[in-house]
Amino acid sequence: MATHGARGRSGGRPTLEEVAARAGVGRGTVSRVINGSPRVSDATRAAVEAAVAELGYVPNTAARALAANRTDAIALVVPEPETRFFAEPYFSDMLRGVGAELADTEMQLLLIFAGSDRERQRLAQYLAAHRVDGVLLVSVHADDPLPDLLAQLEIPAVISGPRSAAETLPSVDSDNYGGGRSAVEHLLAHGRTRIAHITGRLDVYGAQRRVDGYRDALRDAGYPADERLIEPGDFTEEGGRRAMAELLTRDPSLDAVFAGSDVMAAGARQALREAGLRIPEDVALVGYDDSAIARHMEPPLTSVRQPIEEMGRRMLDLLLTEIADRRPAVSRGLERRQIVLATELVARTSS
Amino acid sequence: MATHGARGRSGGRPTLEEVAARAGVGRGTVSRVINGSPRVSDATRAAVEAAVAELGYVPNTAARALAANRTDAIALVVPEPETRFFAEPYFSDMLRGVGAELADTEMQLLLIFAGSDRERQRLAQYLAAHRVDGVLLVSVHADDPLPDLLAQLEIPAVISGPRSAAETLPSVDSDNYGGGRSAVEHLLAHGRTRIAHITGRLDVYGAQRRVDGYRDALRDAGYPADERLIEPGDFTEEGGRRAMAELLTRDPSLDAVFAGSDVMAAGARQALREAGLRIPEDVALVGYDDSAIARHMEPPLTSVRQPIEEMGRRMLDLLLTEIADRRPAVSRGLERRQIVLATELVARTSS
DNA sequence: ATCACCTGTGGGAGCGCTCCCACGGTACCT
DNA sequence: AGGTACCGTGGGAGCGCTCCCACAGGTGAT
Repeated sequence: MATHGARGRSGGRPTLEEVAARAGVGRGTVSRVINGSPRVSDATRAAVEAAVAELGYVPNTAARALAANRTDAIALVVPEPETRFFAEPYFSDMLRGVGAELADTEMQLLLIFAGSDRERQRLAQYLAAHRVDGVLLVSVHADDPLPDLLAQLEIPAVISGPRSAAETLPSVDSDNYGGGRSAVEHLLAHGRTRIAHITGRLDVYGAQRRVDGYRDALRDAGYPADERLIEPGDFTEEGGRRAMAELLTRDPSLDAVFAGSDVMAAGARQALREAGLRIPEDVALVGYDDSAIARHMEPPLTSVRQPIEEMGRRMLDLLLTEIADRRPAVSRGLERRQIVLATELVARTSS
Repeated sequence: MATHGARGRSGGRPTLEEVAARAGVGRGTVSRVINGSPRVSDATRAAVEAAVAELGYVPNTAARALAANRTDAIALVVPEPETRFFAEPYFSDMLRGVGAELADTEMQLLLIFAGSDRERQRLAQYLAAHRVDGVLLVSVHADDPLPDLLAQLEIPAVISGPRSAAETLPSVDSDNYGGGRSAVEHLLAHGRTRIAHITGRLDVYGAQRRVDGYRDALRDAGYPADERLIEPGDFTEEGGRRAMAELLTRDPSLDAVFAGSDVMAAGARQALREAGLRIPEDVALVGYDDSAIARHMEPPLTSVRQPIEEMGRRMLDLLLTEIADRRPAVSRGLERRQIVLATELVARTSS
């Protein structure tokens, strides 16, 4: 009932202390209620909650972060320039999955691009300052130093595609090998035998695995892979166009193309058109990702679907587990930290 | 030289205190160096900088935020669902402008979507917790409660398009009225007189202004506007298609269309094609934004260019000024807080 | 020589939390 | 009766900074 009761010194946001005074309890108790600790009696809890509501109390994140040494924020790091982020449905789908899963949480998501050297510099600084509790790393190339930096700083991280078969970080991926196989098997089943492949960037492990699937499927069907039918792309539309043009001049007898992404398939389609070839009559076309592009292409594109949104969700799950595990020095579980999800071929009219 | 000299208690990140000890100065002095205060002698500064480098010191953001009551972060709030964000080049261009300008700063940018009620709920909570120093508000509709919430919480904010002629918040906009005029004048100059208009969402002030420009340009040329040639769209491609189809059934004699955005122009183009009409022979088409879509359309789309990236940059400038002004109770400058940038018609083959 | 006034510096106080130890109370054993 | 155990609770200490006051020493006016 002293002067410092009611609303605290004018204007300012109410503090824990003020809520405690209002509810007639101690600071510790309010903290327990705020953080959902079970060791509070129902009556006390109710009183505190009432005080919180009356005062419009909102915890001060900075104070909490300082005292508890956590930020309640995680970062989605895209080691690509912004333009590619927006051009590539893969990223936005992933973001959607992560965002959806995060909505149930108190966590905040930060989107960070690290395409240029300058941006990477900033990112390193940012991570060194421990401004996030964990990192989701999307689309990492083989020689990227980021994972090591994270390990060194002891920041929990999950990677979207392992960098190699020996990946040490927790990861979520789709079955790229199986996806590559299924694309080729589908084309073979439709009577195509001269099947070309436009690969993704080969410093991305998943792209390599798709090539492996492609090769093995052909070999198993008795068509030893013809290296001249494999042309590297870079996941961009222009790269796909260029690769397709190259393939056509190199071997005009091809009757099908498996592109390592829908975006590249769109580029390939353009090159095929320019060459006066019909899809699928002259050349069958299969993409990868089953993004919106595939559905809207003309003709609609057969594509290998990966559950990108689900991958995002699973990544977040893994990361939250990592973070939680690290907090008390609890038994680091030995569960699977490398998740692989199945792909599925979606047949449309381009093949 | 005491035991607590060197690296602090094993492992943990070094603190200000440790840097001070290492450099043989006081805490305050290190703080001054870190924050670039001029009231430090060159020798001392050098000593501190050396200590910082040796220890690999990085300031603790949480502690700083708590003590100084600022976060060094701002939010770019998009009151739309994620999907629209990715579908609309406007947003990514804006983001690019802001990001570019921000690179010179220590500030962190957060991207926040507030399309669904749930997301808005979270956002309100987030803002109430004062987790950002300021907010960039993009694409606000007339009845949006967000600006008022921000005002109430006394959080500096800048809006991308004023909500009305009486907007109180600082804002950056392009000259929508002039842009609308120039589109129509261009079409008139090319001999078109039955000019239809597909508007943007009319609860967006800028869209209204484009309509005003359209009307006035026609009137000034002696063609009193025919309300039947004005059809509301919603900034989406499908909306543009639908509006165009509607216009065509209503008045098949039209010979030109001014669409309130490139995305809607793309939809209109589709409807025109379906109706067997040629662009520009039968119907001339003009868009708005001059986004990548315009350049890639077939035929390339004449469009009213707005300098979106620059708008982003200017918004950030304004916001940073707002934030700086609010810190010490300095003379709140009376400079212009409503910036309007010129548009420019980019003529291509669609008109 | 005195005073006023700078400049550069050290360090106390305090930001609003969480963590944890201590304490009174009740319940159940021996 | 005393002992042990476990609730629910209060509040001290401390997280790593910034802010600001105090102070030493130098400079120039009086």
